[in-house]
Amino acid sequence: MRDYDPTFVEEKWRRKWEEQRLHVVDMIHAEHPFFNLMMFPYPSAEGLHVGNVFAFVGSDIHARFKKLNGYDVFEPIGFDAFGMHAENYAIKVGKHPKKLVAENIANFRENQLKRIGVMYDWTHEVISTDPGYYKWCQWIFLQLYKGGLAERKKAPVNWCNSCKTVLADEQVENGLCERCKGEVIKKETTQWFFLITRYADHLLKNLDIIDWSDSTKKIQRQWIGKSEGAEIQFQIEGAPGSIDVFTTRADTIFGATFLLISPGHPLARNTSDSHKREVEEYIDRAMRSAAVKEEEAQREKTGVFTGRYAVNPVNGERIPIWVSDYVLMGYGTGAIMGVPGHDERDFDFAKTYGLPIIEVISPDGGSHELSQAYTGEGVLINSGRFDGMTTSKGTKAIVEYLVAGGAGKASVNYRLRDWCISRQRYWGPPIPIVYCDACGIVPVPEEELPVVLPETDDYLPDGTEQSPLARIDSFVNTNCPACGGAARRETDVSDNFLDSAWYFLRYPSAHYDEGPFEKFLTEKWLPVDMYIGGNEHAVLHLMYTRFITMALHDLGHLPFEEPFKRFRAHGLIIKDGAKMSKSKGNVVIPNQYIDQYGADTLRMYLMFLGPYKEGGDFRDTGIAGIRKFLERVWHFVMSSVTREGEPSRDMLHWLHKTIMRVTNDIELLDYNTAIALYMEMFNAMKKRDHVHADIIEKFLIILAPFAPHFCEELWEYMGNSESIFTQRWPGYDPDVASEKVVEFVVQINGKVRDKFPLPVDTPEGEAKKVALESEKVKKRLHGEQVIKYIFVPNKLLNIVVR
RNA sequence: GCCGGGGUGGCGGAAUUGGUAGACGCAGCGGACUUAAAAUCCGCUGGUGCUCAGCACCGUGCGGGUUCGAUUCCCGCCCUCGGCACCA
Repeated sequence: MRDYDPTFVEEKWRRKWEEQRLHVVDMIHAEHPFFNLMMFPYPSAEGLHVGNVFAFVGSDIHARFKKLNGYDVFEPIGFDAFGMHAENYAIKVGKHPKKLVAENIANFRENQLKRIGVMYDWTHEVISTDPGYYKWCQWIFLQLYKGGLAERKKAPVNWCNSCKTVLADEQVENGLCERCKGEVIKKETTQWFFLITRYADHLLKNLDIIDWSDSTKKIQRQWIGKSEGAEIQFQIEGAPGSIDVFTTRADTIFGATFLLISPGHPLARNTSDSHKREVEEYIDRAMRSAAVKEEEAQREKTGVFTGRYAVNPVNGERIPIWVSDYVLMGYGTGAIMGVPGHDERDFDFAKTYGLPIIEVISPDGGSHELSQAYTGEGVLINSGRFDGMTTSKGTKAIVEYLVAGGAGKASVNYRLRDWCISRQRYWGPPIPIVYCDACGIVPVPEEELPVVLPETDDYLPDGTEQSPLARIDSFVNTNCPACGGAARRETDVSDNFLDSAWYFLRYPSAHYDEGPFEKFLTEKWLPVDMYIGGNEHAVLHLMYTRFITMALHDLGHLPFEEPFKRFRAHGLIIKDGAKMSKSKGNVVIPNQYIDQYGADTLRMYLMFLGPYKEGGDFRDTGIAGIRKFLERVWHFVMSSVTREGEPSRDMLHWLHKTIMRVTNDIELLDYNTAIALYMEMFNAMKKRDHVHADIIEKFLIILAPFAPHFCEELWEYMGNSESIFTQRWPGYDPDVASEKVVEFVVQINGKVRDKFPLPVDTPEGEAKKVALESEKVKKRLHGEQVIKYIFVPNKLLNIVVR
């Protein structure tokens, strides 16, 4: 009998699969297309770590399961190779990113991905740095530009001092750069934006109908941050015009004792002469200060009086107008009414500057001394004709009153900001725009795409707010596509997240060069049937990709508006208390485990570590246990299979029970419990001298998604010539799968006192009779008075005494 | 601070329309095989106590509650992970 040699087995089947093109789908004729997608990796220098393998294998198991269920599964892969992660590393090691990326991709593909038993269709590989790919990133930019969804505008943006570029809001975490963890400050500059805010409501509404992990949807909802309220006009006293404020608490308007405007507000410099200097100074200081960081969020409120007053539209009260930097220009109208009695921030501000505090919402209808802001609900007081109304009723009534008087309107605001896509870096697709003195902003004509990223060794960012491309005259200087005169190219490249916002659209059409995606293939294979990835991309990639898909739909390029029918977030692999990642320096490379135990063992071990959707701590104690399990199965198949007679009823029961449960678990991605079920069934088989081949073969089929090479080998050993993945997932008979005997429990006052086997569906009278004959029960019941019996069919009888 | 997820043996984790807590595995202990060891196989394995082939009590973060019965439901806390964080 030969021993299990994973290296031999895995190499053999990898070769066979490639020769037979088992993982290449007929994209045109497939009858049951199923697009099984995994987030494509960034090819780092360190290579894939076991956290990545955990994610990829979980997706691959699902794909293989679907294939066995009769689907034509398309499981592509590619590389997200542009962007600052690649470039920053290239700079660090002093190697050109182009060279580095090519090396890393080769390592990922040949030494790692091809060894973990994933059924990728390598004929549809997509690499984002390929001009044949990023050409279409530029095309998408042009479509959005033409559709009015890309705009060059001046705005306060996030600037990473270390990466020397601007960043999108989504790429700033706690005031730090998502990539390098360096400090991010606010800068007022002109950049290209994608107007994702136009889709805020649409993105939010569709969350109700898409089949995604709840956790992901919650994060997106919160990020979009819809808040419903009103815009209210306050006239400026003694001057024309008014200041609009946004509030969700119109019910508190009688408590407004001041008006605050952001330093960036157009009216911030509208001051009385005597206050001009002070206000100017304050604004200058505020504009120069760093972006709000965590520890600064709670900082002292500061502000300056403009010398001017506004008039409260509900009662004609004259209230001072102040400028303060805690009012954000980017949210609402950039101005608020200060209601210190019922807003904590306004309360702090009022305390600092000695402004009056009026209670207008009372929890009980009475009046109180306010030692802090009361932000809860209550009854309106000190609010004229609105007194006595509840918070919600008062809000409605006051807004109606203001609307009728032409001083307000209902309004909705979103937390979501437009997506800044300009990057002052080298390693990305150049933004396809030309600036002409005569014609202004001119898009590069589609037939001139791609605007090729020029080769240069001079690619270091210099912090001038200009991309390194600005230093390459031959790139910058061009002719205006409109008038033919001398013109200059846009030198910024686009955000890496634009590359990844549509890559899945390219997979089916990887070889198509008439457009980004071919119509027939797109309609046949998209949207993606199952997408699996990490939740860390909930507001980055997963938000951007929904936006791009919606925009392309509305611009007439796609027949659907949501990219992924289902999305499931996998858990994270933790090591030494932190997420496994290159930046944390705690990566574990899978290759050593593949060498020592084999890919099938590693696959199963990672899936057995903990729930796929939750992840868990990586440690390698126990990986040998999985290897032993496979070896036991191996030896059992080699020694104990019989083709004589019929499968035993007992084994059929085990098989059907296992198929039933495992099918359910895999559909839910509960891989850890599925593996436990295989082990249980095998433990039952192992107790026999022989098990019928029909049982073993089906066992191998259902195990195959987890240990594909291993199951192929044994399948072949049993005399089958076709790949096990050409088989069909076995069905089960619920009657055969169901238990015939249950362990019945007798409780007294809820405590287990005895248990014994009973045929399933034993009626209450029968069960009670058996229970009362039990010596243990008799002993307990001696001298007690039984009050009642509680019978739960097939479970228990609880005898309640005294 | 606000919003979510979670807290179960020595360890990873099972089990929740309220019904046998600890499946499966790791580690550990005992035994078989062996000159011996490794490997393999078999058995035991939540804690405490006792008159120890057995029996009793305790036990799912903490404190209460509802119930015949609570890991599961309710109230009040603690810890932890993730999201947001001057968003009006």
